[in-house]
Amino acid sequence: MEKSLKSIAELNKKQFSKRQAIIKAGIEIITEKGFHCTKISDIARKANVADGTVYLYFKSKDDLMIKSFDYLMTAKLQSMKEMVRDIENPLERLQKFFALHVKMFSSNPHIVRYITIELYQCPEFSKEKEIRTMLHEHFNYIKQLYDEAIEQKLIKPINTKVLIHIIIGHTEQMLREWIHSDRSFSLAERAEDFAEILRYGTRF
Amino acid sequence: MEKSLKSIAELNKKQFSKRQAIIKAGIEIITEKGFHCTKISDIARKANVADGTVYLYFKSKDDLMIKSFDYLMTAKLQSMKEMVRDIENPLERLQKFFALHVKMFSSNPHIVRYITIELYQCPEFSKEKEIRTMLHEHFNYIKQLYDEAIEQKLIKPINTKVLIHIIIGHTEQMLREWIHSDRSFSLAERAEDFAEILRYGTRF
Amino acid sequence: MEKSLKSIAELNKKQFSKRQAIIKAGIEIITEKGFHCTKISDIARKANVADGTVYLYFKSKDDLMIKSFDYLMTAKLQSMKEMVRDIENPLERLQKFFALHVKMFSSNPHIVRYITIELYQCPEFSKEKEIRTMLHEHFNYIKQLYDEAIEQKLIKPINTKVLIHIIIGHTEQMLREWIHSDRSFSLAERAEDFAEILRYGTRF
Amino acid sequence: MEKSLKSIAELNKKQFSKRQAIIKAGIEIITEKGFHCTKISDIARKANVADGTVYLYFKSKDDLMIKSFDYLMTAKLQSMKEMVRDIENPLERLQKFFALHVKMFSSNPHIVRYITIELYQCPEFSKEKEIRTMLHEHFNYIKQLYDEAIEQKLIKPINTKVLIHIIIGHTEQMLREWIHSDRSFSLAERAEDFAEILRYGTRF
DNA sequence: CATGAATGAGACTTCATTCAT
DNA sequence: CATGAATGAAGTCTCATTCAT
Repeated sequence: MEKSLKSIAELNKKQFSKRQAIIKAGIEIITEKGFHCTKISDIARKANVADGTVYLYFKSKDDLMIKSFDYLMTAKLQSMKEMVRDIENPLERLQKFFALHVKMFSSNPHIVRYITIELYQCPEFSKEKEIRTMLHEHFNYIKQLYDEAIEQKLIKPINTKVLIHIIIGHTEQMLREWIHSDRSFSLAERAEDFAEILRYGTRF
Repeated sequence: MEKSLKSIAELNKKQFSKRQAIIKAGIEIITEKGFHCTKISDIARKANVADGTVYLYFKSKDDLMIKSFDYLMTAKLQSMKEMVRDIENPLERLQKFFALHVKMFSSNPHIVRYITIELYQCPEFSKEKEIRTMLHEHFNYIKQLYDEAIEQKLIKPINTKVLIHIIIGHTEQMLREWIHSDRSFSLAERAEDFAEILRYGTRF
Repeated sequence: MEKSLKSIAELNKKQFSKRQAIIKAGIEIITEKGFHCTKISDIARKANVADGTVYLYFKSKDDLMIKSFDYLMTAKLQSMKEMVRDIENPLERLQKFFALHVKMFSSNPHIVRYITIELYQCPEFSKEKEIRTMLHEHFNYIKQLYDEAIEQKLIKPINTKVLIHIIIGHTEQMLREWIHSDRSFSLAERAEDFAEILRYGTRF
Repeated sequence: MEKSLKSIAELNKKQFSKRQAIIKAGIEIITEKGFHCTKISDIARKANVADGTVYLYFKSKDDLMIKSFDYLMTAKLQSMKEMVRDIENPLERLQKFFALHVKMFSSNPHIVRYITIELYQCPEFSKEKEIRTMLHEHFNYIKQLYDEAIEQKLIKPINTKVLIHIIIGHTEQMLREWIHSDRSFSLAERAEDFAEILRYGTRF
């Protein structure tokens, strides 16, 4: 009995780790070579599984893409939200949230390319309501923080969509150069310069 | 003699229009379906030519992509630079230059997807020095304007790399959303909001 | 354990036989229709595999050609050399070697066309040093036997290159006619007539 | 009237020279690159005509191949036969005939590759009775000379088929090596060595 | 006759997906 | 569950041939 339970646990763990290995391998290679230039066999090899195994966990390449995104984002976004939940002042909350983003993107540079480019290469993605919604909600959360700050007159009344685009966009560009230049500069420093411009640009 | 001249003219016109038809069809379909999901036969059909004809005008699918981009951009960028050449004040020049960008992007929405996504799907692109250079030079031109403005103490001494990343990044994000949302908002308005943040963020 | 071993054996056998089936089909059709007129799908159909399967075993059509040649020749040439190794008298060794050639060519009439024509149709062939070397070495071996015989004054001092060309050339012509005439005559008989002419033509 | 005649003459000359230019260009390029790697447009360019023009003079690429062969051979073979017609002794006639062959091949190295390889790449060739017949007749002529020599007891009674195969075969091999080695040896010398072996091999 | 732009059939090759083991 | 050999649909590109000028 005990043995059987243990086996199941191990099995689950194995399954879990195999699924996860595939997702991680997928993210890494797709980010590097692009969705269409990434072959299932590349992913399988990197994940140390057989090609066919990929199809035990995912319906298709598209499905893997979408599930990978989910894996990348959902937990992280959620935890970030929770980490700033108790900060009262919306501007401070924003600043913290913002710092968490920089940290997350820095330690997961893949995400940016995933969100901004690769996801759109996956034919199934556009039909996949869930993910579009998830992204939308996340951006909306930042927007809400800004809206709140505006309401409390902590910053000027500004189109918060613009703010979102500035933040995401700058982050992407910065990371892209960072990667291409082999991490030749300090992300934190740049982020600080950026934050200052934004602070001045949005205060009364 | 007259006939001969006419023939040549007609011939050129025909050739020109066929090449152009292929480029236009290519841009349209690639913009809609993405580089990898666009088949040469799709383009050929839309351009009303045989598949093989595409290869009379372009070495490969990649080549068509790159040439299309050139067709979209080169002349436009050049003419924009010339239009602001005579504005003395670098900040004003910058402002005008930005406005021109917004106008251009608004009337050539295809360009956006090309720059921000599709170009990066084309395997040959990364090897194609010319285009990368063209884009790089263009961004550098903006950087120079800022450097000049800093020198003339019109704005704060700011890491202009950060500025470039903000501008490029925001533009890309804005345009991407614009495309994805089926042009549901005014680029000019957004650009104005953006410019204001930047103005405040960089002034003394 | 036993089962596992058996499985591996079966797997190898299957793989082996599939690869071999493709090579055999390739040789047969290429020999019949020529390298350029032979389509991969022809070969695949004859080998009872899908078109794509060919590419699991060979990098390209060129590669199949070169590997086929290797399959046809390497082992055979080696074993023939070994079979005559212990014959002291070079003329006798030559005679035996010679007889082995006739036998080999007779039972593998494809080889001749491969060596003399098809190989030169394969664009990759000229780059493939190994094979050119192998052929060269083989011809050189015959040449050496003759040189030895000449040195021992068993035959007249004759340009051994000429001898090689006579042997190879006659064999090819004979086999060509043999094939075209549906094997209407005895190879052994012809070979004997040929050997006699050669014997008389080269003795003191 | 005179003018008209002249025009027609010129026209004919032009036509003639154009057809001939195409044939010559074809032979040159096919010999160099092989039948299948030679494109009609290559030939047209070298012949200074438009692609379409080739089809005014030849039904197809195959047809050009066959007609080229005809152009290369017919006249030459005929004239060679005539040059030995008056030699009474069949063995001497044979010797002279051989010498003429060597001379012809030496001054028309393209012919060799044409006869031995390229012709067999042309799908239409095998159906083309004429040419096969021509070659066959030519070889038969040699066979007749030998038969005559045997009848006159100038040489041993030997299977003349074997002789033909030796001659054709050796010639082909020799020429093939000659071509592949960039004509690095003297054909006449080799031919002399060959003739001696044959002489000794066939005499009483 | 001459042109050469246009055609389109068909080749090679790739790779997501399946399925027998 | 896992494997990976096999599949075959589909895409890019070539080039002999045609035909309007």
